[in-house]
Amino acid sequence: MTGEEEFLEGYDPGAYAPVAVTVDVVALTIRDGRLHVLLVERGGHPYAGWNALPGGFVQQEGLDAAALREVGEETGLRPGEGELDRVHLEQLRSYGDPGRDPRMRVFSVAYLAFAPSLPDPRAGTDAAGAFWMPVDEVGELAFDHAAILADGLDRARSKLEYTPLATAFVGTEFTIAELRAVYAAVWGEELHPGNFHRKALSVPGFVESTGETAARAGERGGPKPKLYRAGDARLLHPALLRPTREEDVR
Amino acid sequence: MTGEEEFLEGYDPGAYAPVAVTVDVVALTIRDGRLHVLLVERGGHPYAGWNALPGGFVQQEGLDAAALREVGEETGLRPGEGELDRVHLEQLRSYGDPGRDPRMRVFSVAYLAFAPSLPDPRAGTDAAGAFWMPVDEVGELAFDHAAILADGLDRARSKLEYTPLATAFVGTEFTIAELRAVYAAVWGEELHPGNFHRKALSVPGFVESTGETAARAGERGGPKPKLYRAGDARLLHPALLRPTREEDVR
DNA sequence: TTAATAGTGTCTATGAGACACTATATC
DNA sequence: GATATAGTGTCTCATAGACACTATTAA
Repeated sequence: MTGEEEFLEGYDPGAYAPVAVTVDVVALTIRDGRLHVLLVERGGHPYAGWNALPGGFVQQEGLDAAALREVGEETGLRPGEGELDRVHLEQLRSYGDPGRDPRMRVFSVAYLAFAPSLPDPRAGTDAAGAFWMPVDEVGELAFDHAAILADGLDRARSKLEYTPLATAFVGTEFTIAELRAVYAAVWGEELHPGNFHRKALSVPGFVESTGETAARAGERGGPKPKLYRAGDARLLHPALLRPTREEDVR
Repeated sequence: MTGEEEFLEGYDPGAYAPVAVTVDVVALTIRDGRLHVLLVERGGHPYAGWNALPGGFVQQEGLDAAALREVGEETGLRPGEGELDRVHLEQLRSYGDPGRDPRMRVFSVAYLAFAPSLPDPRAGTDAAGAFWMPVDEVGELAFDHAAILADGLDRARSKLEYTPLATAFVGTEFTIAELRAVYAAVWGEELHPGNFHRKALSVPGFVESTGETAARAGERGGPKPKLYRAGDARLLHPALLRPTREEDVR
């Protein structure tokens, strides 16, 4: 008998233990060449004073909408203001172990967000409690959020391989070196500049030239780099694979 | 303010509209060289008489456990009997649009299951209402289950590329031709026998030889094929990519 | 002037895919 | 014997990665 069929035999809302559904967001961005995640400090028990992923109840809205609302609330961005519209959001996975929240049964639908570099969440707003932290400095998190973050990082690293989502971390116009810095920050390893350059330009639809050149070169010299914008590809073919470590495979 | 923090200010279960959480399973298998999905016929309203994915309420258990329980109930298999243990289960994604169930807010965590060829669900058991149907004959489904099935098929096709999960569709010992038939059924296209054979053997940890040879060749002749079992790889490197269609990329 | 970077050229090893071929089995 | 299959050999083309090199810019 399916759950839906059970409804037909007279569903009594009070007959079941109450459950809640929340969304939690692993929002990633790159600042100063390092991968950061958006966190909030919890005010109350349990886990008072701990850091946690931003999240909240799903209201009368879809899951995607709830996740976007959470990102907006915690970053201080508003829909339609441009920057929030550039945030890439996708569902990560759901977590529902009994006991993951000590108070009641809470199911969390986790989302993964890729954002271009954003200002600090504004003081004096709802977002005042949120902040960006380098992912390699994140210690313990409330609830099972450390596991959610780890899953989000895995997904992000993998997504850079076969989708053009690295472009979600940079501005609308960017240099190949900026794009390479995204890969380096997310993967945690340097990439060969020459080979990366050729590869990025050779994958159809990954980037397209703006015809423009940056006004200045880097701080330590070099030619002025050309500017590109994101292309129309949804998948990278051939993929931009990271060096495979044997231990990942077995 | 996060959902968890709101709890602290005095959570009143009756203050929120009741929500339910179910699991729905896209269980796939291969019969007679064709990809099949496990369906149930709904007995009651809404969608009475429609086909639906098997699923039900999450009880006092984790999400994975709930999904495994549903698969067991609808296939008639029991934990520990062997066949159910060979079923590969992974979370697909969650669905929570308001209105996806006309009666109340229902969040569904969908799972994807890969099963070796199984007997028809046993008559006279809970599983009597379930049946395997070729995926290309599935018409409309109840609720948003058609979209869930489509997402599951996408995931399955993609998973065959970079994981050894094709081995979850065959017996513990199998021939390379059987493995190739899995790819052909899931991807919906024939593969070059010679190239597939060499590729399957060359990917480290994909398959390992049993040293045995099948007792009989195929019905239409040929040498007796060697038998293999699944290897210890969790990822295929290099991946076994399907031919790319340009329209998938843009 | 120094030093770093953008961008390109080239070489090699690897893998995908097309095609061909032999040996072996069933009907 | 006719025919299909298992398994292997070989050739070509595309790609990843190593390395080298030139031109250009900031400090």
